[in-house]
Amino acid sequence: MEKVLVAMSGGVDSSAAAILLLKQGYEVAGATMKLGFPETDAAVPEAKEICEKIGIKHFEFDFAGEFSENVIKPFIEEYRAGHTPNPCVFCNKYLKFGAFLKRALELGYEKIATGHYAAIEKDGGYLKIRRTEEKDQSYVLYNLNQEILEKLILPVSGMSKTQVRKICAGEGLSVAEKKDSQDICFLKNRSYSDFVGETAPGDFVDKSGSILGRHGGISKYTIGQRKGLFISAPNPLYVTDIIAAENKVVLGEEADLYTKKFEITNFNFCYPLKSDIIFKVAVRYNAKPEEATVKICDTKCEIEFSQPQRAVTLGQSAVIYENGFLQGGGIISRRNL
RNA sequence: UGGGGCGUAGCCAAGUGGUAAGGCACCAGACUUUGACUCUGGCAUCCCGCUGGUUCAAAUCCAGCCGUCCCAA
Repeated sequence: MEKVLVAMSGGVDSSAAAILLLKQGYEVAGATMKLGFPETDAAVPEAKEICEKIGIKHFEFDFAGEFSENVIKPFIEEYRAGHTPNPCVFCNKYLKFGAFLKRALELGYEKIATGHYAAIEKDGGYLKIRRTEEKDQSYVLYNLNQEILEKLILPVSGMSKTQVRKICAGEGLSVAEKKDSQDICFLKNRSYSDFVGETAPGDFVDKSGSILGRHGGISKYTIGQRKGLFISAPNPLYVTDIIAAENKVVLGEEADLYTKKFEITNFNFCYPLKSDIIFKVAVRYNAKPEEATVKICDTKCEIEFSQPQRAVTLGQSAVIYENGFLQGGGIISRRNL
């Protein structure tokens, strides 16, 4: 009987994952990461209670230091640099599939499981993550590799949220009704500026450099943003660029948001990259993957869309799919090449 | 202090006698492990610079005033 440790967040998905594994006959235990914030650590007692109800052991891992170093710190630095980071990507890379996995193995577990919506399949000799139709979170999993995939189970793969809720309801868990989490976990009751701090106000300019108004600090904007600019114009204005060096935020029209070619760094491929084929690339969570070519150049990787895509944003992850499988991804580091 | 134009919600702006379009901004909700995008809804409490007049009825016509812009001196 394989021993599996489920990363429990106190939410519906990971709870259902644990229940499913139990039913499949695994020896299951749950563990929750303490990340050092009241908002995140509220999950610990919640997950513990769920584990008690379904009759499995529960561990508590104190990863506040790792979280602060690998998630919070880059989050702050990126925002202050005028980029838009996705902390979930780092949390998965360094915490769930880093520190958590390591600890699980140390405790004698052979595998770990999470409540991510994505499927693991064997294809062409490699373990691959396939996009799932109902709901898909493969976007945040691009930093996985073969070694990790061998030790990972994603039990809710291919299910709908409704099905997952029913599984929890079937065990009489009140978490079945719990609302989906939305914001970044550590920001539940706080504002961005509590973490990032205030960045200096500066000018909103148009693409020719004319001043359109004042912005409240570059950390408050992301490419493609329309809301919160407080500027009235004949047509909606969007943030088209953030020039950190000049503390300027460039505004333009919808049509100015499209980018064809960009560059990623810190990339990872879950399995070896095939060459000279057309991939599909998503540049934001929930963005539809679109046709593109991918070319590795040393420590960087150039991605060129067949058709320009909206709001390619520094700091966000570009995630590459090959034939429905998650090939890999990286952090967008240059745009409008 | 001669001539002309304009004054409609935070901004822009339709509407020239029949009882206030639209866009932007903003707000709310939906969606969403990124305060983004998107979608849906709301948004001038008899109100159209002010005051008075004409009319069954005016933001729309008339008069005066105030404000503002342009031209000429």
